[in-house]
Amino acid sequence: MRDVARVVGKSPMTVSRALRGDTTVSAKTRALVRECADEMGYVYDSTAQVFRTQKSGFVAVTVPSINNANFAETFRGLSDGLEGTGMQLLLGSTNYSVDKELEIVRQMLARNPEAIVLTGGYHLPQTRGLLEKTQIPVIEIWDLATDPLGHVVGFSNAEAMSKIVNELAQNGRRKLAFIGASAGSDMRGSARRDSVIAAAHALGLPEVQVIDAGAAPVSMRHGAQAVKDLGQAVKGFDALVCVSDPVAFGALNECRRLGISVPQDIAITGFGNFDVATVSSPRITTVNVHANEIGRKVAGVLADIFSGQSDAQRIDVGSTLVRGETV
Amino acid sequence: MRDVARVVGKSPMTVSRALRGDTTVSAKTRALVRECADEMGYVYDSTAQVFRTQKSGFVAVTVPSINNANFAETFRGLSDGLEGTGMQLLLGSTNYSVDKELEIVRQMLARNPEAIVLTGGYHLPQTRGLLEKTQIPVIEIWDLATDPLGHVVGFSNAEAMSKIVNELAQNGRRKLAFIGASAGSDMRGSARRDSVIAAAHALGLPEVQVIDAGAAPVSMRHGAQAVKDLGQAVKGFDALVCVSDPVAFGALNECRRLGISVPQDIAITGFGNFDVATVSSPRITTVNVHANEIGRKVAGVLADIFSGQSDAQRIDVGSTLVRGETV
DNA sequence: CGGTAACATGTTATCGGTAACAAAATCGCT
DNA sequence: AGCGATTTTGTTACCGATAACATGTTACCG
Repeated sequence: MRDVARVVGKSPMTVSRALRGDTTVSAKTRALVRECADEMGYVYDSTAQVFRTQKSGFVAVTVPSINNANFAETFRGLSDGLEGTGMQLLLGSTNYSVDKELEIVRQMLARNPEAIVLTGGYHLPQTRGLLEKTQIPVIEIWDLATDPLGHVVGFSNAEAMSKIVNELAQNGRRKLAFIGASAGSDMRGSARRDSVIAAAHALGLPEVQVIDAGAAPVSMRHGAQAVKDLGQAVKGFDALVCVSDPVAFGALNECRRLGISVPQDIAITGFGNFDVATVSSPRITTVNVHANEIGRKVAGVLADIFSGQSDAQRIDVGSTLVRGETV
Repeated sequence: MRDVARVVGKSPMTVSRALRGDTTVSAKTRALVRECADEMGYVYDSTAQVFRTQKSGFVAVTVPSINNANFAETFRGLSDGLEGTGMQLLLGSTNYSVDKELEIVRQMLARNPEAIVLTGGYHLPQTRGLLEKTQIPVIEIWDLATDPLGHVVGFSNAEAMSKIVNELAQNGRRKLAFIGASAGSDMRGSARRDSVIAAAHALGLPEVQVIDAGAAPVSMRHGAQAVKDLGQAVKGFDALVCVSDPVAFGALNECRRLGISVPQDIAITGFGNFDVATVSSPRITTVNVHANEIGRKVAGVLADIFSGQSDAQRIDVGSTLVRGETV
């Protein structure tokens, strides 16, 4: 830039302004600078700009796993919604671990993002500390955090699960079992478990049996294994409430293998409205949590933030019961 | 960093060295600095580092769609393989459009990545131009490009498809139809189509009928629609070779609806070994293209590049036929 | 105990832009 | 011409880490 300035006979500052199209520089000078810079093969260094202005043009996003259709869909919604704003997404996977999350958040903050989007509302105290210390806006998504760090966009696990439990109760199911990841290994799953217990209690159903399917992330295999471990004891339940659709699918298959028919002998429900719920036969009754909409709403919140609005938003995208053939 | 230095009673330089794990700093001091920095909630500013060292620590990655289990899996493999190298991934989705790809590549190059990974081997001439102009290493993945820009990691569509076609031929199937996206809208799909035609030709089978399922990305819906459009004409074929598992699943369901039994009346094959292939019943015969391994191999290539090796690599991860119950 | 190798830490200048402020040039008007 | 208002350009001091070089400190030797 100094070289260009020397050639056009102006100061570097003027060149800087000219290249950014600042109108306080006379049109003539601007044109001259542009032309000269082009001719000299000058390449603008955005790294220096980021450094000096402390504006990175980055939005950091963490997800538990990118290899999960729902999180991927949220990411896509966000990505689409941010198109044309010049913002770039910095993606990190926590693999459902709060320790990994801390590490990733630290790495991301080091890049000076202008906002950070975290999937999930539970974090290590250290992570919270880091985020509180930085002045950048924080958006927690998916779970409607009760004690949010800033903005929140998501749905209520309690509400979603109560829809499931109500649906089961209305179909005469009373003895429920919940199949999910081990307590402590998946906060999102734990919230769902507690929600099921609460919803069942509220409807006066007998106590919900909690079945541990192993450490998160739990998938088809775990759902199948959980049912296999139960064996014929499965028949003691009216319904298997699963933490996610893949788990439900695994459970469904294993039931079939054991000669237990669904939904005649037992009901099975999933969570998340994954493809597998629609594709399986019978189709699995589940809840759609509007993953894409979460992403798009987050983009909206970010747009508000960047245009100067600072009051914390709380957006509930709700959830929708999807009736399949397993209840 | 200055603040941390003040607290530990050392110079900023020592802190800088300690945080980077430089062994010229005594182990005691290093531990002290680390602990202190942690406690103070200090966040390392990589922007400044990037600026000073002129090394961004970024690897740019483009995928057609992150909402595709296979691409997501590749990304994850790459992400895992790069763990601990300090490299961060900059992800961009092209939505299967070469125009979008150009835009994204341009945006990414502005961030001075140290390498760029492109899914697919076909690009706009302008994109090629940009990439050739920059000095950074380019890795093309998934398709084994015939005219690569640099390194290549992937599998051969021709080889994979010939496995499918051989399997069909060995089961006595002769009249094949290929269901895929419209020509021109998906280069990867086109390669598969051509491969099927070539493989059938090589085995002396009758000409393959190509069925257009619409613009990419094609999914279950498209597979079902294609079969619906054919109606009873489907019976004129021995096998439906689909461009992907979701398309195959859609086709399978529609066949069932039309009262055509699979595999008795007709065979159906997919591509990619998606969950849906395993989950469907009957399970779909497909090809595993080792998406995760592609990602991990790419990480290996990057490691080689960063350690100074510069000769272009070409890694074929191969493909594996997965026998289901639809042939 | 002096001397030197090996190790540990400090100093200085700098990467390439730009915010904030200062100053000069131009303009319009009496 | 003289003056304030407006437009255009310049000056200075950084942003935060680190390469290169300089210096201090310990350990071990004869």
